[in-house]
Amino acid sequence: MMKQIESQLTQVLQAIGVEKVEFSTPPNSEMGDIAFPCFWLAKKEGKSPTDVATELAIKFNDAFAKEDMIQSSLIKEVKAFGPYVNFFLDGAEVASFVLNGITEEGEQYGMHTEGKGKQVVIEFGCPNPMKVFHLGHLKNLVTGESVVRVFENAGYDVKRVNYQGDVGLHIAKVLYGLQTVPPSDGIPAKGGTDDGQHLTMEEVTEQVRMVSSRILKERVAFLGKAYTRGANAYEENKDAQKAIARLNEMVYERDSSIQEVYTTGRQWSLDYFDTIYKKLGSHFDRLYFESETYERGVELVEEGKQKGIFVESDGAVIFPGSEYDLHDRVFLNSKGYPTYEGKELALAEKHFTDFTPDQVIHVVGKEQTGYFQVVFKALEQLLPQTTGKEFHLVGGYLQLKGEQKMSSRKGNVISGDELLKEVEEKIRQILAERGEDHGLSEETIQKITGAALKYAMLKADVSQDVAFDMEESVSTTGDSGPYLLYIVARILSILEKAQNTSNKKQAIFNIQSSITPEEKKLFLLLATYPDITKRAVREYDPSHVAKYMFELAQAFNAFYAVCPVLDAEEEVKEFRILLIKTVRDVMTRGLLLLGIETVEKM
RNA sequence: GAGCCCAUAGUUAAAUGGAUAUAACAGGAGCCUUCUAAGCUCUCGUUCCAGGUUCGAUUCCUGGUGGGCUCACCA
Repeated sequence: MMKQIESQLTQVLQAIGVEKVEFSTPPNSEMGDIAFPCFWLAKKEGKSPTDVATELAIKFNDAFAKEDMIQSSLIKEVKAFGPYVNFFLDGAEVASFVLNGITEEGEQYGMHTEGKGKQVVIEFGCPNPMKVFHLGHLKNLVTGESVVRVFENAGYDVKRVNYQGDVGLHIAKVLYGLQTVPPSDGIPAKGGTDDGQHLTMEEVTEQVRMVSSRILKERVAFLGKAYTRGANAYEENKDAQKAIARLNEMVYERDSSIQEVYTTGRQWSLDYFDTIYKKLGSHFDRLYFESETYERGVELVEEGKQKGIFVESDGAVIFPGSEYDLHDRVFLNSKGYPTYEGKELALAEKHFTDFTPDQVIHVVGKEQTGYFQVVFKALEQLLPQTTGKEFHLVGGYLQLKGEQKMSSRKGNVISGDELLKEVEEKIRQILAERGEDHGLSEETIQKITGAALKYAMLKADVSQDVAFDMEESVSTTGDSGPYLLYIVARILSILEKAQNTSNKKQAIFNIQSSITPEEKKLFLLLATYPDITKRAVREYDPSHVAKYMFELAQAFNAFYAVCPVLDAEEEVKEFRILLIKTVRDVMTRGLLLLGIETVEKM
């Protein structure tokens, strides 16, 4: 929409002889609505930008006075400000231009077609079964979900995939941990287990069966504690290390003695992840598991070795990344088992056989940047069809403020569902403090919780680390998700009342010139929405949408404070109702791109 | 040691190489017989250091300093 406005100005500028036209926005509305910087022109003509701007403004105003060439009724005034020529737009004209434009596009407003006919596979989430779903996974899930929606909004056919590590050392550590049960766990163990006693796998199986009757949360906690014990043992004593290595091999070999424990524990985890996905409104088209990639991974590395892509080194098979200005990485360990790298090859192959992606986007933390560079390079050699299509979207960390780094080994993680719970408690507390009974439904509280959490995680640049303060980051005031929902709730409340008081006469809009600055600001902002969604997809960064939502919300509140809707004269009232309906629509759609659902009341 | 990333009010974050660096939170002062005060208005306060490129640098380059991450058989 902004583009249409700017193209009018472009025509006008071209009419008075300016060739290259680019616009910017003045720092405040008192200086104009759209600015034309004269730096480029000044350089070309060898004059100072200030002089050029002054001359251009005069030239323009002359033409304007003569009423030739000037077609645009949008322009009210043109002034030079230092090196800029600033355009002041006519509020009423902008209002009708923007409203008509948005109405015409309807639901399509802010959507794009650049992705039409293109497919992208977006990989996100990626928790490890049998381990905690921690804050990092939560942020990744929320980010990935939003990236998916931003791409869908641009017309792409998006496939959501989730790759989960259900084999490997961490699983072996859990199994080992299950064999060492401290009495404090309160789990009824067979045979009077003492602290640190080692159970046989049969006994573990027995125990798992007993735990099966417990609620999901406890079953998952049971696994989580086992992981912590196993991981600590792995670091602390060599015997444990050996035992864990052996268990790891048993996992890869699908050893029958561990099968029941393995498949049961894995399923508990997946069920638990599902509850989180559901709660946050995410879903996946395809769940990939390492257990389905490792065999093919070995084959691919072997094939690559034949072709000279991979080489042997110290008994392991590596990709010599150092030949490409990267670093070497092990794809097959000396025992012949594939590493994460080796499995990734098979995963990539699956992506390209299961789907026909034009791009595969891996939403993963920045600590894996080096890893992906090497793997992508190896893939180029091995599976040339992936060349240029694999993309690592670097997600920033979610770091707890003022605390040590979390580690599931140390068991000091705050899990995703714990955080969700925390936010929910806070929202209930605020409701209680207000002492008003809004009769908010459970669904509404869940939506507000989601909004607080998601917005906090999405408002910073996607690759930016977010320092997470339990008290502050998921706030419900100011620059927060609930603030945004509040705007929509306010609008809906007005609209509801308007319906009651309306005389149901079909209004004909004859927009008067009495547009307030607050209204004009809203229209100009509404006009930029499509540019925002375009930028978000271009930069793989939903934060642009988040920031825009906040800006729009602030502009609405400014309007709300000084422009009554219901008490306005009939014509103004109808006009303002149309305006706030448009704000509601853009807010609702924009928030949906962030995975945030609006509420009717709060 | 090498490579990559980061450094902006007290805090958390903005700013296609452009105007007076923008918000939120925290602090201070106000605003609810008026469409939802989860709000609004006012106020205090910021570009790590040293060079360079440029008419112009928070942004680009070089060198420091301080953090984070990665660098062979974990994922």
